[in-house]
Amino acid sequence: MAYWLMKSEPSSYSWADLIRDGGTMWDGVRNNAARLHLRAMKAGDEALFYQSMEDRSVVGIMRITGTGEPDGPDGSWVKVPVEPVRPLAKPVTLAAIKAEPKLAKMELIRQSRLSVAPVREEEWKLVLEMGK
DNA sequence: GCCAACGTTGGC
DNA sequence: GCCAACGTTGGC
Repeated sequence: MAYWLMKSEPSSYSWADLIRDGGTMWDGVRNNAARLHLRAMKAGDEALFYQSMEDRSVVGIMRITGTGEPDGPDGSWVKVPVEPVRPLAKPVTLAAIKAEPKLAKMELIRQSRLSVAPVREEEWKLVLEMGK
């Protein structure tokens, strides 16, 4: 079981939208590194939901409910089905993540433009702890 | 095959 | 609104 972080601009699709829908197909990702990660996902993996731009916070936890499917006009991109697990009691801001030395190696920090990134188990646990 | 130009993302 | 980082495109 693997851990991930997936970004969305709340003005485009927010945590509230995900709760309202009860789950969604995470599609529209057009970046090769992100595609490789989407392809590596398996049902049961969990992902942090990060709201970029105006929020800049991790706000909840999602579960991957299936494997990647073809996306885009020629089917060469990848989409995965996700469902919400639970919100964090308090959002973990980007500023808080940057202020924590143990999280300095997170892909979120290292490559800020990557919209789908792996999360190490230690990082996962720490972010959840910070969100209590 | 290199690299400049351009477009997009996303933090500040 | 600005700009850095990164990806892509296209001329040569």
